Amino acid sequence: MSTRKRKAKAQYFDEKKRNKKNRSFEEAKEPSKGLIEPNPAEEQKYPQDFCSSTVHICSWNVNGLKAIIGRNDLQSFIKEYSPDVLCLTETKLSEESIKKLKIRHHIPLEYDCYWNFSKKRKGYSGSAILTKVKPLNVIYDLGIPNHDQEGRTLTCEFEKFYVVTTYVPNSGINKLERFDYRVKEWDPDFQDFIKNLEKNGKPVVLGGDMNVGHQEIDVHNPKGQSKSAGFTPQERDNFTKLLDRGFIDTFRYLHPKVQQFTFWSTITGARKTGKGGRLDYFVISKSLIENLEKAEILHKVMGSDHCPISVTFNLEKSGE
Amino acid sequence: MSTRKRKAKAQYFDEKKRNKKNRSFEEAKEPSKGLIEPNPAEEQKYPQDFCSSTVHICSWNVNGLKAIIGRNDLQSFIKEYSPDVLCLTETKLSEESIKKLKIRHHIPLEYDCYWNFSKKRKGYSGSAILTKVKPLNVIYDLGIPNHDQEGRTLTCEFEKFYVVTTYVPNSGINKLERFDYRVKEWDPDFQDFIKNLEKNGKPVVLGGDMNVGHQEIDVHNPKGQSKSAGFTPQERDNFTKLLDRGFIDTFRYLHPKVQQFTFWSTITGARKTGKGGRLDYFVISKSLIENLEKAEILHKVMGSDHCPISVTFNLEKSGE
DNA sequence: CGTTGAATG
DNA sequence: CATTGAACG
Repeated sequence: MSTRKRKAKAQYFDEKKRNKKNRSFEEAKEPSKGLIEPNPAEEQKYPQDFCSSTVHICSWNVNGLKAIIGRNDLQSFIKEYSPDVLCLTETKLSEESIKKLKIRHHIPLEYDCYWNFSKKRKGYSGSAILTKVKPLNVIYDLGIPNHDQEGRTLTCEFEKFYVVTTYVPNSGINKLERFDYRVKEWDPDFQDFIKNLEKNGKPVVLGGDMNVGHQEIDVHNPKGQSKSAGFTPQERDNFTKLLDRGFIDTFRYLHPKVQQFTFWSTITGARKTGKGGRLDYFVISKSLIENLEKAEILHKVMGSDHCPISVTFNLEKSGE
Repeated sequence: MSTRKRKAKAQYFDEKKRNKKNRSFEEAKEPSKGLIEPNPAEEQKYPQDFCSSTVHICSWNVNGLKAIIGRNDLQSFIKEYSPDVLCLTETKLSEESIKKLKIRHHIPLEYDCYWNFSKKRKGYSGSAILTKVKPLNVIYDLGIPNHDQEGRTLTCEFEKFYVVTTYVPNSGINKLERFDYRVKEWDPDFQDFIKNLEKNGKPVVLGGDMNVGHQEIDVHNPKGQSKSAGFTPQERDNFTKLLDRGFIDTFRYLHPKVQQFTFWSTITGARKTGKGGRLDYFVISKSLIENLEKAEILHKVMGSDHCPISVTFNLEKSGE
């Protein structure tokens, strides 16, 4: 587009913006189109277990739930994919904004919703799980005070497995100021956490933003990025260690040679040029391999600097 | 508009916003349409005095120069009114943003520009004077350290008069936390400042946001607002004191019974309902009365929560 | 409600 | 470049 044209367009949009600044925020106060406001008086009923033998789980780093709801992108996604369980990371919701924006009104009633949020810095980090089946139990964070200030982890226990979502701390895009914390403290402790869950006799389905491109194929420029957050050897090694402790990277397991990314930097406008990284994963306990049917990267879904990922299980395939 | 319709519209605009977020900011980096980038090598020449005997001066609280330029509203105003001198208040420009946004590129080259800005809190308060005639001298602030941290005042000395612009401190819209400072310190010291200018033998043209509705006619609900910032008896008394010290409220002088406002709260959406206040004034030394031709409130000009005001002098009418 | 800058990614 | 909350009016 020519500069001239862009300028004319800019003026046009600015004209609009003047009449409608932050309408999305305003709209967000009433339920999204076609949705019914929950009635606090009557508690919503959710099934005790998944209706079908096929279970479909998605995970999406939404880069701010407020914005993605204001643009109707989350609603569209749910309508189109209707996952049984949806993990959300980087929701950037504070306890206040969850209430004030009435976030719950924009999510279909068939979902039972759990929110975790940063207790320290408001509007930072945060995670959520939306599920059609009422979990037997919900665990917030890791149970380690040092890691539990930013609402990064949320766990739902179901009949046959755990679903864990996590938003792994970024090492720091400028000076890697949080690199040591991430690599030496968070990663090992988080791995211990999911290993401990397994000890209860149920496999783990972990979906989230692991903030690392595991192998060379998962990064668009492995050499040039080796000192950038998410692409350092130490971070990548830690992911290998995770798999070595008995877990499977579902997408890589089913598609050993496919290069597909889940994140593209907005700073560099990388989604246009395709220069991204695979930072979001569904990682599962080895014992679930026989049930794994599908693992996808939904790279066409827009609305965030990450795209959603998806995994499908067939629970009947197990030997029981 | 129905809720349904508004919702559909919101979605449409959100779609646009996704493609073009902050384009105005982006555009602001290159000169506005039809304007030429100043060449730092060759200093711009400005006339030494006003070309015509008629001098037209405007003042506008722009509520953020960045935004009003991004929407092209300041450029449109200048194009339509082309004042000889334009006072701007609440520019909210920091020293960095003046450079980074290349603000100067969006103002016609025929204007010589002077910027004052808050040294304390960035992006707060601030004032500017744009003039077609090169001033003999420019005075920043009042020369009183306690008042000089927020870039509220700017003075240009011309051959026959001073032009002073000021953005009087708001008393605090919630708890009047700055009421005492405003009423007991700023107002008296500011009045002393312009009285001192007069001692140099030149009259003063003061244009700016005085942050007070002087008389009942200048406020839409005098009783209900008597405890609100800008409408307290003390603030209104101080304006009377200013006039008692030898100054004229130009608009009221020429239009004794016209109720016209210059400000409407965005919080209450008051511009639609007409519930505003006259907070912006051109106040002049008594000796200039014979030259005063016109004083207007340009209430149709949009782009800020204030509208511009205007005053016109005929310099030939004086006895010299 | 609308503007600004700060922090973060 | 895009998101969030804070301060202010």
